[in-house]
Amino acid sequence: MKPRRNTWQREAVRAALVGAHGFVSAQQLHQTLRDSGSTIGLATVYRALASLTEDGEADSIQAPEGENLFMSCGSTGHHHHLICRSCGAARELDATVVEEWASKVGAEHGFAEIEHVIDLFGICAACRAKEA
Amino acid sequence: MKPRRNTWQREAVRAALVGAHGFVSAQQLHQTLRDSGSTIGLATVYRALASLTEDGEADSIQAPEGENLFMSCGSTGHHHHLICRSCGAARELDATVVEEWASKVGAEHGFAEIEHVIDLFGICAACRAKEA
DNA sequence: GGCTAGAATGAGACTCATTCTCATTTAGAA
DNA sequence: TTCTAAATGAGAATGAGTCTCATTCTAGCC
Repeated sequence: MKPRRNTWQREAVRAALVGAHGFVSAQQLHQTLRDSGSTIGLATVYRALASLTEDGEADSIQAPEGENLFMSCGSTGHHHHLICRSCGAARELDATVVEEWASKVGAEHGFAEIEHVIDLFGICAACRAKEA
Repeated sequence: MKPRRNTWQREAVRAALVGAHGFVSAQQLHQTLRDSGSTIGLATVYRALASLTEDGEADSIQAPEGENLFMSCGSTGHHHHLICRSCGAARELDATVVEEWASKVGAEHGFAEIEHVIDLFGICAACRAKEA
């Protein structure tokens, strides 16, 4: 882990990320912070998110639309998510089955350095209740 | 399937996609076409790829860098890929195991309209041989 | 507490994929 | 052939994300 200075900006991003409860985009996070009176710059939000992700304090995924989404994340190990398309809420998943499938399939086809992108998107119970 | 006119541009994109043997970006495809003397416009390449994808003649995935990649694809049903990070070559995968896992997990958490993004990336045997 | 090196920041310019606009062209039915 | 809506191409517009650089601020040192 690289040396990091503690700045209020970095702390603000961390706090906003925790407060978001689910996946949010860097842009959303920046807007939220500005709306609450912060003068933080967009580039700084990106920088803070990148370093938090690097340090394992945050997880990032690619939304189907191509945007990068971030979420504060306790469990440090590799894991996957089930994300609500509507509100961004996420559940961590135990994907042992799939991990095994991935490495087996990779090996079978003679591929090395297998990485996998596995994410589930849906509409959570709460959001469905809201819409009805 | 929407009505489509047959234009030489649409046909050119289809042909270039088939000729590519693997996943390619819209930009690459456009460049290839221009290089071979075509006057096709970039927007048209995007439009053609979008409609081919819609009609099930092509598959698209998001590269880890965020770019959209396309590949001509015979089998029409839903399926997944194992893609070579180096040359773009792809294998279609039978992902029954994972499909089942995805819907089971979704249901368990009370999520509806589950979609999943499952892609494997690696380095194929041919590319590893080349590098060595 | 003050000093200083260099890390972090903010504004805005920039990149790059993708989409949009709109005038022009063209496929295909009549 | 004629006609009309669909398709095209050029380039402007968009939007996420990165980069630059002058300025500010953290943290170790006195």
